[in-house]
Amino acid sequence: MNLRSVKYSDTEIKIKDAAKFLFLKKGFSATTTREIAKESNINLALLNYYFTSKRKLFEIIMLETLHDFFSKMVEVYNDEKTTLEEKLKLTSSKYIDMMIAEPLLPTFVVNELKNNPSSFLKILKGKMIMKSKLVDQYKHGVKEGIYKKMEPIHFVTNILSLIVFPFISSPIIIKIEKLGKNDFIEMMNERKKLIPKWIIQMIKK
Amino acid sequence: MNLRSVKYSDTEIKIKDAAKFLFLKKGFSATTTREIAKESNINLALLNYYFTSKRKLFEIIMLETLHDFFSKMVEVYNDEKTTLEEKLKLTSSKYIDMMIAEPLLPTFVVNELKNNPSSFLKILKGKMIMKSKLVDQYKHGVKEGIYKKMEPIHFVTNILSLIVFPFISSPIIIKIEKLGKNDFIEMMNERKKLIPKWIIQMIKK
DNA sequence: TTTTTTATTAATCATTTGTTTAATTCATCT
DNA sequence: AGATGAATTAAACAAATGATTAATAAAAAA
Repeated sequence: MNLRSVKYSDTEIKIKDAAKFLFLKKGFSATTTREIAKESNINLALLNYYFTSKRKLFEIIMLETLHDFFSKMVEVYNDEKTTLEEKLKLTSSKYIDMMIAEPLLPTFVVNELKNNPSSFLKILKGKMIMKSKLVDQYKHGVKEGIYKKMEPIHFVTNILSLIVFPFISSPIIIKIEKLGKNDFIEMMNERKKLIPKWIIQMIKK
Repeated sequence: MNLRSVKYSDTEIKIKDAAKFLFLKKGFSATTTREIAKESNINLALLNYYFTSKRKLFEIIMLETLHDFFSKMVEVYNDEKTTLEEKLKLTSSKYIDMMIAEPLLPTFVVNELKNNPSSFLKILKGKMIMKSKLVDQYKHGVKEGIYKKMEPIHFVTNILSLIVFPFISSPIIIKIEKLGKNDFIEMMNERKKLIPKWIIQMIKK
């Protein structure tokens, strides 16, 4: 039984999809309710009929989006079976695929957390990256003398930086390098293999 | 002779400063002309008297801000005297100081380039990072067999990622690690020394 | 000082925008 | 078929917002 299909009618889904598209592209303030109505082919009044207000609609979309985003982000981290190096490969590959599929996501997330940093506290429940298996394995590696010592926060930040930042700065990269969209995607696909190697080089003794 | 002091009157400067503060904090659409007037203690009509429209005012501020940002960014890259490793240290240190001083800048830049990616083409005139001395030195190092071969775009992207991304994601880092603002700044100051080392480890054979 | 230009102000205009209302259509149940 | 409640629509409302106007004050020029 799919939660969403029970909870939301066709019209509600149409509204939410259009609203999400516009909110991600232009942000909350720059998106008007009339635009959302037009984009989703519904009557303006239905927005308030189903979602009470533009702000409420936004909050629903934001929470769902952030939840999806961070859920996917954390899944890989806690796999009990894989080694640290395998996790790095999986993480890199999975996150890059995820952002290729939804390139507007990272910038949206970043903006939302700037405007409303506590809104994602509930979302991160039980998703403590810093207490993940990945960080655990790194710490053990340090104790065993395999890896160089570094604050785990730097370790995690570095992984995310190398993966996420290129997407956030993609307009700049595309201009500077005179790339097409496909060239950029190819570049990111290259990085799937490279980033794990780079991280290893950063921590290996 | 300071250009700005000649070009802009006191009132104009007051308006621009207030507008910049609000635009960086909340973005274009979420900022109202009345807010700008209040924040700068000027009459609402003076905004249009001096800057014609909210949009024009925004464009002036955006161009100046982007220009300042990228100018500072590129300065270090082209120093003829310093080695690659010195450049990495200087870059890391300078950029991090810059963003500690103006933490709203990177997210603003990222958003602007998403919404208006060609607006910064004029700004980047003669500021070709990819043709900088830094990239040149890296390429030479590869030829001499000192450095591993990698596409220069990855090399540059990695440096910027490790420096800039933590600032963009600072709200998340602060929440996850339960840091105060000063703790975060301390963490960034640590990275001034670490990032050059990490980059070297990534490229050194 | 008088005149002219520039700067500032309060009030107003015209649109836009989020939201609501009241009427109508549609679907469901008896 | 008829009644009931949900879904949809067009129209309107009220507040906010970017911009302008016309009057006044201040500064500069004569």
